[in-house]
Amino acid sequence: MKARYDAIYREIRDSIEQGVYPYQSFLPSEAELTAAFSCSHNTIRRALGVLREQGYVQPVHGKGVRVIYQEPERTTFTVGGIESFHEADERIHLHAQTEVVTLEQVIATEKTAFRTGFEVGCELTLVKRVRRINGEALILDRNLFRTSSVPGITREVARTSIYAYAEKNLGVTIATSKRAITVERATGEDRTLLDLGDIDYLAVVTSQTFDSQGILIECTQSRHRPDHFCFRDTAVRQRL
Amino acid sequence: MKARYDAIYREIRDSIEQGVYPYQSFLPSEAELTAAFSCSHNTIRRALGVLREQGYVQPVHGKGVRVIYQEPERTTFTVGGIESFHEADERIHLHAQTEVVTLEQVIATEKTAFRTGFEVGCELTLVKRVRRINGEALILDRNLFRTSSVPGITREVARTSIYAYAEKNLGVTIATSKRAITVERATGEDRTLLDLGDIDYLAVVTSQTFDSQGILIECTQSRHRPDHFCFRDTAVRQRL
DNA sequence: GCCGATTTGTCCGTATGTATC
DNA sequence: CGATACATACGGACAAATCGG
Repeated sequence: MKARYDAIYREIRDSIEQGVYPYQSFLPSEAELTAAFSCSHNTIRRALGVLREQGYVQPVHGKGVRVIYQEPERTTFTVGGIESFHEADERIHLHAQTEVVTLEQVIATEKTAFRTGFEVGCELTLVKRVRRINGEALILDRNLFRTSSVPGITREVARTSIYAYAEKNLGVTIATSKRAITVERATGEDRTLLDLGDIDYLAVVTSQTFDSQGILIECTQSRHRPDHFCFRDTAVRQRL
Repeated sequence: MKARYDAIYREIRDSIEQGVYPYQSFLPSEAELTAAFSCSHNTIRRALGVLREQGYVQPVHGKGVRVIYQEPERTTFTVGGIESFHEADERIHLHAQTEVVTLEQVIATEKTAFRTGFEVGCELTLVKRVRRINGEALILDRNLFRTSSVPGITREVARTSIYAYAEKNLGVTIATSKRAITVERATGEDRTLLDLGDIDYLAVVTSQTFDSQGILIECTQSRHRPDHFCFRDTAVRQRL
């Protein structure tokens, strides 16, 4: 991302995370920031808009921009934003391993089309994977990729990162993801593939992913053992 | 909200929801929209930015703005955005009742301060409520309000809507909410107050709410019976 | 493969409105 | 009331991606 506002957003965000602007303090005024970054008022406002949307600041009309960021505890596996499992692994090195259970080509039936949003008859690649963290099988992922958008998925690709493969080798850009989180009773398959012990409920993240063309390229169901699941999010009620 | 871009956002959003611009179709070009709404290019872009952020459209560089909205099924109680239980009830009339279990003044101890983000010694109003839908006790809410920000909460206020009371009677504006979703084992209290049957896990939404001044005014833990819980969300990876 | 028309993406400078102090 | 600071909007310019001829 080489956009000016994005670079400014990152710089201020990093300053906040490093404690330069502590919780409840005010950022320098927009005029000062405009001078400091030698850019226009609009560009600063855009950067501030992203900071607000991401839960870092709360602009107060006529007063200033207050920091509302606090250090999160990062003990469990945290979802939020669009991030592949592999990326999350690298970010907070949880000695993770992936086992590919299934990799096959399927055709979207009426039923799966309704459930996933793909068109009937569409060629799909079904991938089923178990994620192990410190040896424990905690997550069961079931992905359906549009084969025409993400062709040539091998077991080796599935074992590392399909997202990285799609973005780097195929030039596909992941843009938007719609998700739903529910809690479901464990099935026999969950019980077989995951280390559940006496746990009989799972956190389930069901998502649709669109590329930069607005084409649905993936549907995923990610089934998590609850004791390692945490989803974080910032919502805004009042538009600025 | 009297902002121009917000009115335009709502109008286009409603058109999309009503099927004027169906899934996978393109909106009129920015130039056409600018003419249609007789406003500036920037204002249209801002409205489109909100539509994108909310998961309605995916702008495609050099091509157009593609609609990616699809009608959601709305069978279960859906969270997402900042909405009070009372508002959700009115939106999708689920014959809901609220029972106030506890209403008392407390002082933030070291432990609750750490857990909630309030300052030690801060005066708080503790509210514990059970939400019944069609007679079944499905949700247990435990709220902590900053008493100085939201004073005078009565059992009657708690039975209807504290948010409405705060916004209408006290002039407090709810602005930002940070949330975490986890799955936890049911406690004895859950079992006593909710209709759980043989269910032993709950979906738990823990949130911090800030007002338009960036002051933390509320911490809530909302414990849901899993079969009526669904959280929806749209995430964006590629900034426009 | 190149060029030009169309369309989205970024940035600037400026003006005006409104809330806070 | 005036100074400061955020909020909205306009108009213009140029860059970058797409598509058709």
